[in-house]
Amino acid sequence: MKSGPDIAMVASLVGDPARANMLTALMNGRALTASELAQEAGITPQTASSHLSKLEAGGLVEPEKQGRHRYYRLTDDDVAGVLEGLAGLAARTGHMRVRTGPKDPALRRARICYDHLAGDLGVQMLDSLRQRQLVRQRKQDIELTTEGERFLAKHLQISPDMLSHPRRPVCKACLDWSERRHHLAGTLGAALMQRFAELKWACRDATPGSRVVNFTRTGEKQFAALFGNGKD
Amino acid sequence: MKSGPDIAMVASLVGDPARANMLTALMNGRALTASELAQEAGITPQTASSHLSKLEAGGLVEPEKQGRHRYYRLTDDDVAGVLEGLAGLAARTGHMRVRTGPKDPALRRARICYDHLAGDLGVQMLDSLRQRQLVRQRKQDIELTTEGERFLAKHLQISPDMLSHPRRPVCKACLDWSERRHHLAGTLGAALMQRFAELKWACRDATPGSRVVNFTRTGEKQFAALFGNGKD
DNA sequence: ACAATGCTTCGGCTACCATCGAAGCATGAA
DNA sequence: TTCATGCTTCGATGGTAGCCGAAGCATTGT
Repeated sequence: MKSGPDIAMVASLVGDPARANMLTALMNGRALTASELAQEAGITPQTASSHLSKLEAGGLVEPEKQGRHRYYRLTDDDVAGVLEGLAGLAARTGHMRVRTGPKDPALRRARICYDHLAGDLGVQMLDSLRQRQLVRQRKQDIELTTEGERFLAKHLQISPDMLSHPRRPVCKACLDWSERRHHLAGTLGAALMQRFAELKWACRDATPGSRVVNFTRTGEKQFAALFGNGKD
Repeated sequence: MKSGPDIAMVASLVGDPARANMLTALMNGRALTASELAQEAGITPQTASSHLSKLEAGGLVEPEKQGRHRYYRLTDDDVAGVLEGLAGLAARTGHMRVRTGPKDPALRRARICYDHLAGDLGVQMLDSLRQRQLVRQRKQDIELTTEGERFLAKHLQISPDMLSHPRRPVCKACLDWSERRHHLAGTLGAALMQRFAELKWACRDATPGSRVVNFTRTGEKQFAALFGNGKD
């Protein structure tokens, strides 16, 4: 009869409310952990896990393992485009979506991720390093270039021997929680954050449990001078 | 929490295999009857009816009543676009579709629809009449213009009084089975077909039960001269 | 008038699948 | 090592929706 490019199969994936909520939560191109997606969909983690497996098998999402977390993102913008189209059709006979409000702005701006800088400024820093060829990134792997080593020694007094560690890479791409793009982890990420603190450019927030990193006025300027993208 | 433009709702409509088969069958922009769609999907008419109601409620298809038939078409090309996109996503992890073979070519070319001409030539004729302003069509309603009346009288010896009937319109748009576009029905459609037979341009096929209309060599030329679109 | 065709509605059956509890791995922290 | 966290797998349950038989309208044809 007819075999078909199983349009029904992929459509049924989106057709489940829980999965649809997950997918729309991923529509901004960022990545979310399995737990976060479960919360978005209002289901338990084990149910979400089942759904995510199916979405992955259907090629709609791609996982990225990060420590004990598992981040999921849409496979590419083709998927986003189809979802956008479906939303357009749905909007004809339904109502519009209302997004939840933003979280703590300071936390999104700059915070500690384990021992390195995360948030808007963290992502910005890695962007700057990449753009100026101070690091070379191939997929998940990042390595420091010789120009990068010179740059660190000259401006931040960080020497390569300070960065060596038995079981930890110097550079590592870490998926940013708020920006959902990579920032710099590894011993270099930790060393940079430590240096920022030593230079009184920034320090962790006083309130216990907080992950916020407060930059000083001069610290912000110095940081922008080294890693600015021109917008700050 | 989140209301959403129920993307899941419309996706679940496409997500059912039976409905997906119907929708893909409608992808060429033509219209199909409920029974035909049922056969396409391999389900009974009553099941198809249920599916078509849902698709209509979801705004994916639109019905057009035609006698005791009910033709369905995709609402617009936005719907087709989304289906196309879904097919694209599905093609990544699936196999391609194989279409069923064509039917009797003569039947598609020219046939009787009740008492008027249908098929490729029938659609072509209405196209020609519309294009030359001999009829005016607004949605389903068609009316003969004064130029049209002159044209009929001059070339085919059809006068307006031959076309009046107590309970039947002069012109009517009739959805074509093979072309899935409108051809001309009504008393004018019947009168034209009758005239074609009288002029020995065409006659119904001899085999009983056949709806094929055979055009003579000269008849085809005359017809093309009056209603040709330049391609024949 | 009656019959035939096309489609819909109704009722019940069945199968699938989303959901969650509990247990099992894996990773990271102490 | 031991504990905690994040996620997955397993098993069982329940609700939902597709499906068809039978009957009911609507339209057309005789």
